[in-house]
Amino acid sequence: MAKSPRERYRAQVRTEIKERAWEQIATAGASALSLNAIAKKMGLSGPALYRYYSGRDELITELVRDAYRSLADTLRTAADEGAGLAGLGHALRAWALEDPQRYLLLFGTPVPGYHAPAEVTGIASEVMEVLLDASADLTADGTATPSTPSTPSTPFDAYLADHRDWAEAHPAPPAALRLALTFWTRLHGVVSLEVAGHFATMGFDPAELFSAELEALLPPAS
Amino acid sequence: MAKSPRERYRAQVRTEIKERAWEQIATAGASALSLNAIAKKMGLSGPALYRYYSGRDELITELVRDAYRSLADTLRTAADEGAGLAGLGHALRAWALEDPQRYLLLFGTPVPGYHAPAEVTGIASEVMEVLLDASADLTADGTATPSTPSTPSTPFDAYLADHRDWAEAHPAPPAALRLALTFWTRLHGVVSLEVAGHFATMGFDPAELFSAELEALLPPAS
DNA sequence: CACCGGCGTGATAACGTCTCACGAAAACGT
DNA sequence: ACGTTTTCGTGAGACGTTATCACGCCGGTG
Repeated sequence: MAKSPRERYRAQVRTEIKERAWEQIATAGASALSLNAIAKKMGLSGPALYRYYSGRDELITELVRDAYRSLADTLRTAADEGAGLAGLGHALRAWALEDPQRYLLLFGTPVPGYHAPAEVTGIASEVMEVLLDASADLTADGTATPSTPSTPSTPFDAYLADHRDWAEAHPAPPAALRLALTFWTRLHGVVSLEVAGHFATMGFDPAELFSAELEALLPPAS
Repeated sequence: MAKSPRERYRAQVRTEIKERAWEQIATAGASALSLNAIAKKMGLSGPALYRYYSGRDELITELVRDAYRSLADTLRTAADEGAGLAGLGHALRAWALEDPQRYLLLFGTPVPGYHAPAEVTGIASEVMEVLLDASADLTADGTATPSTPSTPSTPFDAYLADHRDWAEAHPAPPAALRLALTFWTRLHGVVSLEVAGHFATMGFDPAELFSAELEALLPPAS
């Protein structure tokens, strides 16, 4: 397991490059990422970075991978600490606001020339798995009986039961599939508009809107 | 009213520049917009464009303004033709899918160096006005009485009644404010993820999800 | 200790925005 | 109808980006 000093150094430089890249993304946005500027801030000159990353796309891919992993870990930790779907919602928003550009890198406008490799879908599905777990818990416990499910059954539930590639082999009932999906899209609707600054001049607190949407999403608490 | 030939020519060139810009945005995305490429396709050389637009930012501002106007006109026309809030929803999605990059230019990740001037908020509020009109119609007609509103009243409704800068002087009840706002955020959640391609490998039709969200948003039809 | 492979550099190419000085052409006033 | 003046388009250049190349150097490896 003991790596050669060469590899240790290489890995260290790669992580420092990523750190600088995150700083730059946090301030200027993902598509303004400049390998040259990173090199200059690290005290070396442009082409040196190409020893560590074959190009801008490979760096972005690794950043996307790390971001998905960070999100998955955040949600997984929250879930392990007993947070329900509501807790996951707030953890998601906190994670997004912690570094808005990181959120936009994953769920915002795709970076112009860049296309994500199939590799990242694996980690992305891990995020969905946490959501499905929490959704299944919510639809299964409490008042959930076949006759009075905690969330009303809709035609779209039936449709999803037949189009659940994204849920893979997860043992979640159709209502849980729909809940996880709408959890994602509705919260993304609020969070993405918030981090893009579209609520800035509207005169209300985005946190209030987010909480309202989250509560509307969940079955009645009592 | 008759403009000088100089101004006529100038206006014509400006619109042709915008047309080329839209073509370029539709294919490569907003942040990949290149004045040089536009000039080359128009048969003239780089710096000539600076006679018509002071820079990339001014061109983007005009594109944003036109896009907002196009969306406002589309929704306004749909509303005038008798479409309710559901019709506006489908009109919104159709408008977004017609040119995904145009939608992302307005509601997606902000363009790196660019900051929208206060001018465009006027047209943006026109979009919101159409939404508020349709929402007010829906919350006011039919079964809407003070005791049994068609949409249940929530604490967030009360909060919005006190934070309605964005609604200006529109005579919409709190429930309509909330309806218009959630209409926007929820549909944006679905549409933005769809145009960004996040549903591509998930195995279901985004149109189904969109319709389901739209129906969940509206009061029971019958 | 000698070797050689990884590492950093400068030069180069291609493309981007944007400024400037210059020449040509068109519209304007007389 | 003719000069004047404003506008337009061009080429050159400064400065930025990504990315590739040949070269020298230093350090881990045998």
